[in-house]
Amino acid sequence: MARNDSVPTVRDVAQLAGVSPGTVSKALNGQGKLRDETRQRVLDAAEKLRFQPNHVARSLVGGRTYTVGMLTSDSFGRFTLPLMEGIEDSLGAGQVSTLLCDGRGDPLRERHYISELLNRRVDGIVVTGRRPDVRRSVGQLPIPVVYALSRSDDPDDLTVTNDDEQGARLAVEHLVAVGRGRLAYVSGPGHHLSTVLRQQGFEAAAGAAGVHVDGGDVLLGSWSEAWGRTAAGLLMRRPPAERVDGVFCGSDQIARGLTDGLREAGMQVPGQVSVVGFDNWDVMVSAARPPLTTVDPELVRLGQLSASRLLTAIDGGELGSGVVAQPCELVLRESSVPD
Amino acid sequence: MARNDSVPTVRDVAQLAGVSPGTVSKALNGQGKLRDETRQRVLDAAEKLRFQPNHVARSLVGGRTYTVGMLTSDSFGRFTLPLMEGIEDSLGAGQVSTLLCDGRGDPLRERHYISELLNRRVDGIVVTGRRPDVRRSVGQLPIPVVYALSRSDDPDDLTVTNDDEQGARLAVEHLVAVGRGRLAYVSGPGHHLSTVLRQQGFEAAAGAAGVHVDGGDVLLGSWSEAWGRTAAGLLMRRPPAERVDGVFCGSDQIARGLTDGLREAGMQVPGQVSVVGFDNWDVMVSAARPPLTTVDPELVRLGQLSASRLLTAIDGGELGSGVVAQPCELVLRESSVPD
DNA sequence: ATGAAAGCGCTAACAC
DNA sequence: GTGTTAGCGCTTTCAT
Repeated sequence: MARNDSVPTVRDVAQLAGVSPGTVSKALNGQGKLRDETRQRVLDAAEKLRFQPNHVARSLVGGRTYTVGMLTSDSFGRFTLPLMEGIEDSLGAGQVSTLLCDGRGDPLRERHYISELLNRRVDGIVVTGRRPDVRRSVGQLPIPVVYALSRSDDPDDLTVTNDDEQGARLAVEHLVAVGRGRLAYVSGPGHHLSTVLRQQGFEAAAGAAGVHVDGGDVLLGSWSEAWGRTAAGLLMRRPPAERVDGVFCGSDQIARGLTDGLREAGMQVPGQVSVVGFDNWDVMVSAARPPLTTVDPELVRLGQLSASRLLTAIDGGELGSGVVAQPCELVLRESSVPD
Repeated sequence: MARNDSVPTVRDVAQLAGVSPGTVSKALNGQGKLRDETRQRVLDAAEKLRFQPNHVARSLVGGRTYTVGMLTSDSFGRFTLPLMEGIEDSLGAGQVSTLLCDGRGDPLRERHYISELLNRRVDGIVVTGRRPDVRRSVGQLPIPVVYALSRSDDPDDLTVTNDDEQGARLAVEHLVAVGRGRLAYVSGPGHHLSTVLRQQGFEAAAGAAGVHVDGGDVLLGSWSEAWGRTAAGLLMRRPPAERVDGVFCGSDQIARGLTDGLREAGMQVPGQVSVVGFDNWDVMVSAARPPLTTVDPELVRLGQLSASRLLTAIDGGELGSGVVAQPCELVLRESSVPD
């Protein structure tokens, strides 16, 4: 049996259709003026040979690779995943593929990847980190770059992230709406930007609602369940008159730990205390007892938005700069609403 | 100020060094015979212009893109992440990049991606799923394909996965070693391959150790914490004479739920009951009280191995076929060892 | 030891 | 309308 291992090229199609390579290109790309009959003949030939245009050659002549690089500053984490999903959403629709680079937080490694991405002539780059915190800019590049979730320290760069401050306000407004009047904020390390922003939102919304909070109502620790349990103990140790009836937590892990701690201390959630988390991380949110009301930073949407901004810039549009903060959404479950 | 926006090419370097483009190529790639002095001159010129060879052009002439595709059958999940890390490990070292495709479990979408990857002339493909279960083969392709974690249903394909059966034996042998003699296996849905394989390992190791187990000692449900808590209730409901003193769980989530359930029922872990999980998922393992002893499927290593097998095949080596099952490792923590 | 020329597979400009 | 030509940026013979 005759073999024809090699992948067919335009010339093979041209030969089979009895036309020139240039004509094949036009027919396949719908360019120029072709007789319908000719175009059909080419299409048939291409079909018959299962011809698929070589993307590499196309990139070389076109100067565009229809590829974007994705650089994670930290290893792919729980936050990066939904982001990636959103990015793929936006890019996939435009036939753009994603080249993956895991910088692992090592600046040297990162620079290496950036240069590799440039050599590969990607059309643009999305830089993501695992937390909505500030990271070093990768600098001025000949292609557009957008930072997703974690912010660039260069105000000339464009960052797309979630609005932590607004998310916190959402939580507090909800707590107030369900009748809570003595609130606490239990969150992660004080040097994390998201901890600070959420605290600002917490305080602003509490003030606006006429709810008194003071320094003692803000408990900062780590992002762990263990800290949530510890914080529950601290809150319960207070004299009854000062006990809180609503807690906004900086993460679902903290909220879960806190909920466990409260329950084990004999407090009822949400009967006596309402708890609201942050992240809408299904694993935590649904395993908690009761399931957690939480603030959803909408990371998939964030990914979609950042990729679509990038695409606009690649197509010659304006990239913009500064921080674009997308609103969060409150997801209601049982931990916050007293019967 | 004179502008020179355009990225430098070999010709720019050649001109600056006063040689021909061909010579530049040789100098930069260490090919052919060049005078040291000439080579140095070229290197200097390249350095000065910050010349970086165009990867696309190189791919076109070389016929290799130094790119592999990664197709996840399901959205990127907790299992895919460490896998990706391992794959990046192996590929990054060989200057190979990863093109990401999320098939989202949709066969049509998957086929589209496969064809896209072929158009882009990737050198090979890694197919991953989120569970060590069986998935449909993507079929015969002109480039090597390796399945990581989830298995191909075609025995001619190569699958690299973890040895669930051996992992389960490890757990049981440990339970026996710490003096447990009445064991149960609490796991996920019975139609999952990993549930079945781990059960086989459980029964085999129990039999080998002379530990009696019967059908009542195998409790299958879902992969959730809630099921773990339920199972704890079921086990504690038994008459004291039939109570177990060691439980091997099919996942860390189940193990955590079970541990919580036992503790809340007044049983001491590991004092009265030893618990061993599966996955070594840090979030579960370290938040559990006490921290969980668990079987680690070593997914990063799995990723490394699958990528390195792929690279071998790309370089003309034999790909192999069938299922390669990597051993798991037992990670000791407090949930299993009585004081 | 180096330069000239051809070509990877495709598209775009210009002939006819 | 369609064919011809040139060229994207690089590597690789093949002369010299």
